[in-house]
Amino acid sequence: MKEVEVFKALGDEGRLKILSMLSQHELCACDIQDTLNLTQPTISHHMRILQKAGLVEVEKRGKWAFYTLNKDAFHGLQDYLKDIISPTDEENFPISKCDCDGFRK
Amino acid sequence: MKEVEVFKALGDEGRLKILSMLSQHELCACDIQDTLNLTQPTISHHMRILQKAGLVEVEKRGKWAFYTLNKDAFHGLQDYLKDIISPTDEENFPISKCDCDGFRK
DNA sequence: TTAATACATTGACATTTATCTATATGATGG
DNA sequence: CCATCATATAGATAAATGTCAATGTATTAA
Repeated sequence: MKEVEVFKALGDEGRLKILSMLSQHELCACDIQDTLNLTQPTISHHMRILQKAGLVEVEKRGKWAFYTLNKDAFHGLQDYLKDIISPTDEENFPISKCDCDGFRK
Repeated sequence: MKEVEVFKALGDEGRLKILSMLSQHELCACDIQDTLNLTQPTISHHMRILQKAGLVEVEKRGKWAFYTLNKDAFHGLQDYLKDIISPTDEENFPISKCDCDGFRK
């Protein structure tokens, strides 16, 4: 999982709304289009970005494309966030070019 | 917390690296500049975006600006992600304009 | 086979964003 | 005060992004 791609995919109001809708149950593209006020190509574009980020999966049945959340991707994201806020060791404390060290907490 | 702003702030490789550095301990801007290969104004720009998103906080001491993670913001994000992958009820099941209902799982 | 439906792709366009150089601000030390 | 250092701001520019209209593709229905 390329985290920065995932966060970019999450950085759009429409896509967040799509994910929130998918939170409930799978949906086809036309369901999404009805709710968001966007054209069909725009929805298609957003779904593609969400897929490439790994956040949703698609399954074609008949002429429809049904989208579902990929919950594993969300769990991966949660782990990533957890790592950021869980400090590890202090080994690689940076050496400053500037002489601010005495002012650190 | 405006989630879409937070995700936009996270959607940049450099800013993710900054957050990972801040994961260890507070840093002044020059520490960050030494590690990332970006000019000082660019670092300043990124720090501003991270602040506006609520992900980092700044404290000026002397002529330095010391940045720290705002862990609450990360916890809020984790909750947001958790809500997406924790389905609630099925009350608002969408009525499709298209007749794909029989094909849903 | 033909028409209609669902979705994808293409190409254009306006907006946003990341980056830089140049300059300003503000604190510190002589 | 004046020079220096750390950071912020302004302005310019190239690249990325969100959107739409037009068109293509594949599946279903008549």
